[in-house]
Amino acid sequence: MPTHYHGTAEERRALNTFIKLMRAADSVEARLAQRGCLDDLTPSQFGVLETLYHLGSLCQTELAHKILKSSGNMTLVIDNLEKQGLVRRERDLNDRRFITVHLTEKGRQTIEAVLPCHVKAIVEEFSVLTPEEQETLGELCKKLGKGQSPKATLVSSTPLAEQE
Amino acid sequence: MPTHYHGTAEERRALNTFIKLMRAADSVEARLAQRGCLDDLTPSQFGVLETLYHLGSLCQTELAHKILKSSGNMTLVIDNLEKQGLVRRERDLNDRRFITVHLTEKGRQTIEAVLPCHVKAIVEEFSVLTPEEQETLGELCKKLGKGQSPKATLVSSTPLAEQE
DNA sequence: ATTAAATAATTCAATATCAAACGATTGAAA
DNA sequence: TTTCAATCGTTTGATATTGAATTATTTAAT
Repeated sequence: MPTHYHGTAEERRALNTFIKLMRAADSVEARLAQRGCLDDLTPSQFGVLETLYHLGSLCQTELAHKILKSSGNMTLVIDNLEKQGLVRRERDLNDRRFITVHLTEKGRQTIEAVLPCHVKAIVEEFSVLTPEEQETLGELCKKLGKGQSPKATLVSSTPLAEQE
Repeated sequence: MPTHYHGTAEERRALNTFIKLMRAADSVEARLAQRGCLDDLTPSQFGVLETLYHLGSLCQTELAHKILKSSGNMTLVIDNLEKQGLVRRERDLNDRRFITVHLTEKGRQTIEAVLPCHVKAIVEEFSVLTPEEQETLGELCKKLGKGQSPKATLVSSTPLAEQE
C-alpha cells in the first residue's frame, strides 16, 4: 500500500498544474461532446469539415497538419467522410502525388448546421470565467503551448477562431 | 472560399481561449510522450500502473473512474497489461462481480523506473511559467474543469499529484 | 423465497490513432 | 538521362476508445 507522490515543492507545483490543465481540457471537451451539437460527427471529422469550411479545399497532408494528426489517420478520416458524402477527393493534375479534399454541398450544409450550436456551447463553457480571466488563461496556455514541438487536438486545433 | 469565423467579441474571446487551452494541453502531452520516458507504455497503461502504484490495488471500475475511461476500455487495457505481466487480476471472493487488479513485482519495478523521468519532464515543461503563473493557471483550470461532468485524460488524471 | 433492479465485467462494431513500411510521383543531381 | 532523395497518400498492425448489448452476480422489494 504505497503512498501518494511526494517531491519537492517545485515538483508538486508542476504536477498539480499539469493535472489541472489536463482535467480542464478534458472536462470542457467532454461536456462539449455531451451536448450533442456535433451530432454524429467525430471530433476529427468535425475538425476536417470545419477546416475545409473556413480555409477552403486542402490536400490531405495540409489537413493532417491543421488538425494535428498523422497522415495515415487522415486517410481513414477522409475515407469515412467520403462514405457519408460530406467531402470529395480530387487528384491534383499538376502533381499527381497530391489529393485535394473538397467540401461537398452536403458537407457544407452539415458544418453550417452544426457550427452555431458548437460556438454557443463553447461560450457557455467559458462563461464561468470573467473576460479578464479568459484573457489570462489564454496567455498562460499560449506560453505553455509555445514549446518546441507543435501539437494540438482535433476540434481545438481547427481555425474556428484565429490564433492571434 | 469562405472566410474565418466572425462573431461577437464574447464569442471570439471564448473561442480563442478554448483553442489555446486545447493546444496547450495537447502540446504538453505530445512533448511528454516524445521524451520517451514512458518507454513502451501507452498513456492509459501508464495511468493504470501509476494509479495502482499510488493508491494500491483497485477493481476495474474504480480504475476506469480514476483514469476516466469507459469500463469496456479498461477491460482491454488491463488485458494488455496482463499480457506483459505487469498486473494481475483477482476475482473478489466476497462479491464475485468485482475483479481486483494488482500490480505485479514487474509492474512495480516498471512504474518505479519510469516515474522519476516523467516527473522531471513535467517540471521542465512547466518551467516556462513562473511559480505564480503556475498557480494562476491551476486556479483558472480548476474553475473551468469544475463544471458538471467529471472527465480528464490518461496520465493527467492519475494521482501523480494530489488534487488539493 | 422469488422477482426485479442495480452493478461489474465482457464483448462487439465502429472509429480513432500512431509508427513504420510501402508504392507512386516528382524534382534534382550526377 | 538515369538515379536518388523527398514527398504524398495508403496500408498494416497494434492499441485505444466509446456506446450498446450481454452475462454474471448481488441486493432490494415484494
